[in-house]
Amino acid sequence: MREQFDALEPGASTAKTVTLAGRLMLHRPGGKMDFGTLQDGSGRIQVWAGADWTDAYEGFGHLSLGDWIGVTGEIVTTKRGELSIRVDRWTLLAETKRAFPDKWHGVTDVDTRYRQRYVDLWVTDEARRALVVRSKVVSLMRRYLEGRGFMEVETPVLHAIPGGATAKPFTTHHNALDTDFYLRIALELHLKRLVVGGFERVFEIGPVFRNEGIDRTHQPVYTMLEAYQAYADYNDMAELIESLVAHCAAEVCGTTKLTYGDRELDLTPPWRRATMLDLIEEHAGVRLDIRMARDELVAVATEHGVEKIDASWGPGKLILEIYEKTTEHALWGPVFVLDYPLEVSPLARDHREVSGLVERFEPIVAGREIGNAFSELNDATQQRERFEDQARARAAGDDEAMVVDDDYVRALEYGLPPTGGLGIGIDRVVMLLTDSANIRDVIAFPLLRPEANS
RNA sequence: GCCCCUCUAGCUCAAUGGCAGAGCAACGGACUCUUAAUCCGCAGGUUCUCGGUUCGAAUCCGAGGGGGGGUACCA
Repeated sequence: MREQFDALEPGASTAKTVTLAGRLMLHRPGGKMDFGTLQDGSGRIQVWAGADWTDAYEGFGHLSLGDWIGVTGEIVTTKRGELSIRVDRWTLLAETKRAFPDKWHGVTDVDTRYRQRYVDLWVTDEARRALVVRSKVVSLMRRYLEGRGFMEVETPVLHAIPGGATAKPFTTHHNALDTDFYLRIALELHLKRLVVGGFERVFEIGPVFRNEGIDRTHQPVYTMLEAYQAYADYNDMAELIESLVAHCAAEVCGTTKLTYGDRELDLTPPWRRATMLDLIEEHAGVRLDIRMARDELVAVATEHGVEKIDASWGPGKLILEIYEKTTEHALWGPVFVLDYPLEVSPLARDHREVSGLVERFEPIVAGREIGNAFSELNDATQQRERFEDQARARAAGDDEAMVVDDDYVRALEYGLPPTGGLGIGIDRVVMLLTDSANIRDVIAFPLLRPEANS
């Protein structure tokens, strides 16, 4: 309607009658004439009722902000040029029994905003927009991957063995089987089983669950995209990630040059590629090597403020800790941080040139990880050894270390082709594209402590 | 988990040891072109909870609860 009639002169009438429904957001009753602002999913329009031309005027002035109404009338403009429905008939579709928030200030109390999201979404434009963008991003990613020959699949949410990431899981219980299960912490291992099964390009978008802290970039339930491509490696995954994210930005924001917070963020490919060791040298001024003696790395770590160094940490873990302490948060990106230590990457394939490293990277954008990718380890024997190392770490008290997944090793024994895989945190990508500072803003119903005695 | 901040009417906010208030919303009324309409009137409170100090507590102190920010773990 706006497309067709926005250009009308003030005081025009069209002889066109329409029926619209929506929610009354503003109300300006007069003596013999009322104006209201009706809002629906597509926008706002003025409705205009007058005693002169309709006996349905009676009662219109008593509508409350928040009431759902339907109106029928001619499309006109007022003397001031506002496009309006000149109401002939109206119906109360649903009455609001609670007072709507302040029509000017809206609702700012964060507790109310997230607990009563249905109110926030009506009153706060940015809140609604963030969820619209989220929906578009998911849809764009699907179509983009399908365009590259990927097939969307669904894998189990309940896992007998939580795998595919180092994270603490949620536990649940199946009564009939009298067995504990874990909510998945990653999609990885089942997707690679599907590649073993002959699906050469698969992806999944869905929730993963991690029993860990909540802050402005972490929620216990968040949405992951994982994709696996046979006959590809981590270089292919880097290309896929940068083009996928840039595609979403271009479609949603109209450009790949964004502003995030008070800084510029240019997502135009190609993104910088740099190794973790080079970046540490850049930011901490120290050249590390995976073959350095443990003592030497402990000294560097201590010097750079890494606390609580565990006796079980090898050189790889120490390097990762130094990276996270000195470098990760200093990066703005986008940048692909390449070549992680093998010790902290039990599912990634050995680096083709440097022993002790793996072909893995994390894309860092706006100072935080938005994903993780690698050339997948497809050697069953090595995979079993890596799992066993993890099991030893777990026995030594690392409750995030992985558990041996015998069936996954068995799948690898049947042969996983060389495969590249990636994971992207959808929520974090949406945060970038909506300039949201808090992950809750891009989740319809973020996890909160349950309301007391309600 | 630890540190700091915060919680007053449906919403947004005042009152800093001395009678708990305003704007918007609601309710009643006036108004025939409004745009956060305007004007008049009316009503609205366990000041998060419990305890303490005080002649007197929204205000100070303690404990608890909700929320936020920072920090640790994590993506």
